Amino acid sequence: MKRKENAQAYLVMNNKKLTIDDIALALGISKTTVSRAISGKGRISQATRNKVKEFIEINNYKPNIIAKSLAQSKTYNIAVLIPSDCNISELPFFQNCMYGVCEAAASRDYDVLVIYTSGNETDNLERVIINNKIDGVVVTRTVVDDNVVKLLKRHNLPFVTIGSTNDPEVIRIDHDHRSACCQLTRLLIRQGIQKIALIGGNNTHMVTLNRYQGFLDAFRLEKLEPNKDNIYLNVENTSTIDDITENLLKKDVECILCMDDVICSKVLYKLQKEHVDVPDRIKLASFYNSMLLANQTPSITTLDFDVKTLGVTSCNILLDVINSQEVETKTYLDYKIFELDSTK
Amino acid sequence: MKRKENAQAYLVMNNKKLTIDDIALALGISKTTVSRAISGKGRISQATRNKVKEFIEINNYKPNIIAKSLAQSKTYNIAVLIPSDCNISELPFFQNCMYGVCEAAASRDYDVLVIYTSGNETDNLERVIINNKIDGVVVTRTVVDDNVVKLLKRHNLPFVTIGSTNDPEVIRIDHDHRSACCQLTRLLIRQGIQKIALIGGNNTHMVTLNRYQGFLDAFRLEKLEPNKDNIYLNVENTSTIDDITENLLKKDVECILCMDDVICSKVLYKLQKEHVDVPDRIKLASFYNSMLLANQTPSITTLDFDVKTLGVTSCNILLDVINSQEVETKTYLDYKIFELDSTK
DNA sequence: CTGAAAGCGCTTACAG
DNA sequence: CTGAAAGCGCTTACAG
Repeated sequence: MKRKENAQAYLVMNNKKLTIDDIALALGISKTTVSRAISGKGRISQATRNKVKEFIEINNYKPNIIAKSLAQSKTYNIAVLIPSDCNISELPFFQNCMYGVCEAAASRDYDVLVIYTSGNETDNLERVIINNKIDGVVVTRTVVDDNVVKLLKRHNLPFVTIGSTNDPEVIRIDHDHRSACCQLTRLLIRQGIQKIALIGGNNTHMVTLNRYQGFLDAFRLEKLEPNKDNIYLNVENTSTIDDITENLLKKDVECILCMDDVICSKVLYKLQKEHVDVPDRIKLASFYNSMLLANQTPSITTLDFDVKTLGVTSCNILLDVINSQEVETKTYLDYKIFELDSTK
Repeated sequence: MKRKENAQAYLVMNNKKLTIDDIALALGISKTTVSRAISGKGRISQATRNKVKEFIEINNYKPNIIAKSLAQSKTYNIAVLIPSDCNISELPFFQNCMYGVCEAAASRDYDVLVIYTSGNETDNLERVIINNKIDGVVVTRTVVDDNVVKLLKRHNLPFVTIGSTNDPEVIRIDHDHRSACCQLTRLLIRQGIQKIALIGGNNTHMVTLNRYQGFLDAFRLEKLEPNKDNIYLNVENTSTIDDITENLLKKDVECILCMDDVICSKVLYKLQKEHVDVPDRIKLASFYNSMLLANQTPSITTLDFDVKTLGVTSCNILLDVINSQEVETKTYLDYKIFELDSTK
């Protein structure tokens, strides 16, 4: 009873933010003890712990993270890296990743710094590292021979990558794009579709290469040869896609596989413009589902990855690394195949 | 010469991060002086300042921002708020804003925390405020009767909004959507187009209301009455847009004005599907240009706003506020009108 | 122009 | 189980 009154009194006479010293003073104990009660580290009696917890509750005490940071050499911040050279179509992926990362971070009382990097431009990241503002990094895209990965290793900072790397030490979280694309391709082949074309994006991105490998795997496993002339990588703009689509129509390809929804929606747009019926005249499928193709007629066969969960998982694994827990080097998340009208 | 040798020697014998104490010791001066040389605050001789600067340069000293934060009660972080309920089509806007904010922040040695909020869910923001992790906030969307704005005022934290608010005290940076939409509408009216339909999004967003007002202004200034039956707000999904488009065709509307590119591209998609010619049969224009409509045939008449610059400007103004400089309460940025094939 | 000292609000050996 | 004290790496009155 007495205690509660003190607490209230304290609150009234002081309008600044409460510190650990204030609590110690009000409760007649040392600040060491208060600190222990809060952190749970070291021996402390249940009674005093409760006393402190109660006071904190009543007075709505919040520790100053900055002071904690300085004392512990931790920041309780992580960074999420967004490629500054990503095009508008890739945005939803990174946005969803980031959303997942932020959610997971918040629930563990970490905050998230956004940093834009591109292959050669890593200054922003380096500045933040040198300024000691982060405890770890989520890399949302990996490229071949990744500068960012090198930088992070050099600075010895915990990090995880979304997407594969050639470096086996790197902790990575991903969907198994290779096996997913292999599966989808096999599914089509087994329907009797053999003249399949492939259109993909930037081939310095690991994910593009993985999807491509999966495509090849499928043919190998089905003991077939893909027609290399119908494989187009590094396709980034609309007019190129239009040309490719026209060519593929002339060549009487049976199905166009697109590495992502943006390519797919552009192909679809072109086909509709030319009044080419999908799936009767030509079939169409996408290796990545971003909701861009939702509500489309015909409904498009596609692989579905839960990108937000990818972000959540990556963040959780990173925080485990930061807090010196054992983690798996490689984590693959589940995916789904939506077999819909466009390949029927 | 001697000094440089010491500097080098120092570097060799110590592999931990340099502190201000190390510099003071190495240079035989007090750390107060070192601090002053770095910050430029207080009197200090040019000679000692140079000495310190040189040492810092050679040894690549970087101050510990966390310690600085604690001493100054500053964090050198700002937050950028992203609506967690924004749909895929609004992403490019927020992403570009954020990109601009990050760029401006980095160039002034601030970092950017991403925080997702929605109208009622402001917990994430509150947590960060209470944890003292930010010096200010960029609000990237304002809604009617904004909870976020209230929260920020209550906590007395510097902030700016991108987009208007009803609160005249709030510092805001924006394009003048009202006048922009008014101009574009008048342009059409003066071409003799009078039966104009309007399709817009969420009408709790200030930007939607502003654009709508601009549309009305145009008619008022041209001494005409808009047909209220052809005005659709709160339109968010594809099938609704399809229905509306069909209706408008039946009603022989001359032009459809869309509040943003996503709506516009859906309308266009529907029109193409129905083989309705633009601009011969019906004209089409958009109030916002996100590159989504780039490379479209016909080219679409639209308003063009430089969103990244909006982010840069907002961040700079916020940082000015944080550093107690005078700023304008209201900043309007320029925009462009692209009058293209879709309204010819 | 320069320095000794206190302070920012925590944590953490060390001693009891 | 608890506390006094030093420390994290800066800044900033205050005194000279």
